[in-house]
Amino acid sequence: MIMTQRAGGPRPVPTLEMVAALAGVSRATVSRVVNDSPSVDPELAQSVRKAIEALDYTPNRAARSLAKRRANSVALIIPESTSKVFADPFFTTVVQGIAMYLTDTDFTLNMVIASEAKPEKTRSFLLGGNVDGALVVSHHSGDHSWTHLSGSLPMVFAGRPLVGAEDAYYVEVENEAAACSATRLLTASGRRSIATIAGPQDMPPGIDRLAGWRTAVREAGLDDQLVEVGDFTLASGARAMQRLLDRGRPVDAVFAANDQMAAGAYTVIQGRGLRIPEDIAVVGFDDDSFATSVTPALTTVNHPIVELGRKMAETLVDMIEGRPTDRVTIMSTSLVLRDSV
Amino acid sequence: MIMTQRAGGPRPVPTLEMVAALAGVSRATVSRVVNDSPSVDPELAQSVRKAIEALDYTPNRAARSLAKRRANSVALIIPESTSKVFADPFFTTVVQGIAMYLTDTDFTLNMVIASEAKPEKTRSFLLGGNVDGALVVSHHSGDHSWTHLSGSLPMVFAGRPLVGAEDAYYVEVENEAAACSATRLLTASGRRSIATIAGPQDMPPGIDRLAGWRTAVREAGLDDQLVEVGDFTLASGARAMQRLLDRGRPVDAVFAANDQMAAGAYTVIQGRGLRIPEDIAVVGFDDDSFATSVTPALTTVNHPIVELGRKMAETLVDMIEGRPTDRVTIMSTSLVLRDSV
DNA sequence: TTGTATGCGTTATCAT
DNA sequence: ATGATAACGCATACAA
Repeated sequence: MIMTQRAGGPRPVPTLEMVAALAGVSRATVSRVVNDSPSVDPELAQSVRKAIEALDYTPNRAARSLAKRRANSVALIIPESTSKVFADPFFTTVVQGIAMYLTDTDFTLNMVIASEAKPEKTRSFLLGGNVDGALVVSHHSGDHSWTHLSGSLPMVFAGRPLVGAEDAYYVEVENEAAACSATRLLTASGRRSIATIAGPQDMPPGIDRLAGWRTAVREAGLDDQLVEVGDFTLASGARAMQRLLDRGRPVDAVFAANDQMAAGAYTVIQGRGLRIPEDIAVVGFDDDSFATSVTPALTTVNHPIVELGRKMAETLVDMIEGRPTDRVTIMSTSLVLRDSV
Repeated sequence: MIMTQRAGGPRPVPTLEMVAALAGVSRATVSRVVNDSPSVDPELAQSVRKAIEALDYTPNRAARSLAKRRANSVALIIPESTSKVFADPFFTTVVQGIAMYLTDTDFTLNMVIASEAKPEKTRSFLLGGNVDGALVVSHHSGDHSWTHLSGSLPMVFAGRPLVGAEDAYYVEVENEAAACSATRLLTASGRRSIATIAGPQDMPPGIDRLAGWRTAVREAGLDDQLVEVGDFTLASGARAMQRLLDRGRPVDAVFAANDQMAAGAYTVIQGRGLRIPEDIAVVGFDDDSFATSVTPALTTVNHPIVELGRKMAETLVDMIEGRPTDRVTIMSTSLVLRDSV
């Protein structure tokens, strides 16, 4: 019987020192090869690489961080109300983009869920040199209580922060313009009573999308008072739609500030025996999974969320590396026409 | 004007040494306090704690890891087909549970997306002492190519792995029993042509849920050939439903192996002018966001996914800490009755 | 109970 | 171009 695996427990993790010994060079040289320093003899470098390969050596992150005074990791700050946030396709998609970008760097992604009860814990973790930067995704949560750390730690936000936007780094979607275009779809098709289910008015996306809707209905000379606000959840969208319908005034179209609320609106519209789009046209915003899981499929605003996440990570890494980078980047959107209008 | 903040750039990160100096003790003592060692004078401990507070000291993770030869972090392995995985509410919810549990420990969550192109990279990262354990969530992806590392690194799987289940640690949902109960809902209400949209037959959830359905239809003396398989995506559910309807045989009920596929089925059922549940009753599995975003709301199987994630993390931490822990945990489910049956 | 000294695996500074 | 050697911040035998 041939033993293909050494007995005696798991093989010890190879160290730089072992590589040095095998290659017959000093640790310094191995280190140089690992960090591909230019000043190392090509031949020597080769033999070192061979030794690395042979031992399946991987640098110890902790030791490296300690020596370089650099964590090589970035934090993903998640507001405590996690249950909401994880149910939000926007959030998960941004994270996907972030994760994908970071995979190609040697930064590690640290998820830290920020307890609102003891913010100092999070604070000192972030400032304690455990991460080199932080990403904040709170699009639909409004939690921007971390903006003040921007001065002490590289930080990038998903969406313009409500306060401190003057010097914060962020990447954002062109909410207002897109909302306006989406609403124009409705005005252009002859709808005359165009309502909106707005997002919370203390969050930039909520504010901006409402503004976009208002611009469009006004320029069409229509009533701009048909607004009810929700909180971006499906249930709140349903309630808002109810209130809209209960006003007793005709409504023949509705622009929802996100797809989840649009889906909520669907349930009450169809629940009352009204047809989409014949009786009421509806358009959403985000083009997330809700848009296609609903019948009829929802016409909505698509924005490249994965790209947004990717860009956030890229910006952060650039900041950390000291490379120049844009403080704010605006992602453009597109209308995706389906069957709800 | 009172200066509340020192000028001269960011305050240097406080070290254990500085705390020791301020408290007038040795670094060893501070270290003991930090790791709350029992053998330290309560009074002294207090003054040390005061110093820690005053300096806002946080232990440097890298240094600590290096000294303890422990990363204090666990990896969350994500299959490369990330786009699919992030769109899967099951995945994100499990992650939520994991994150929530870890927040209360001092383990950090490392998201590593496993490139299938160069698995050695992931392998040596995992085995290189950079993490103390790994969590793999591939419920709907079937990627269990990491089972073989179980011997070298504490690992916990979400869902029974297809291979190596004999010694793998995992936490799983009682898929078969739940699928059976769900289907009985249909047989009990008098449906006679009960189809199923099954999941992939190379994934345990796909296999087990189909088995559960089969048990129920057989015990009711019904045809057990009305099965089409999908891949857990909405689109595949729609296609499967189409095939089912195109068989030319009447179908008055369908059990979908997950809610997304059920939602897909909705689109074609309603697209053909059939009513749910009058013409066709449908029941899903998972009770995710799709279940309530659809009209009529979907009757489905609820399982505590957050808890599943939490349990995974707990199991892994126990393994790492050397505490005894159950190798396999089965989470129980419940039926949630809504309007689709 | 407390302090001293050494090691953890790398990088960086300095000679050579 | 390469090799000693000293940090990096903390934990831990061991000594006191």
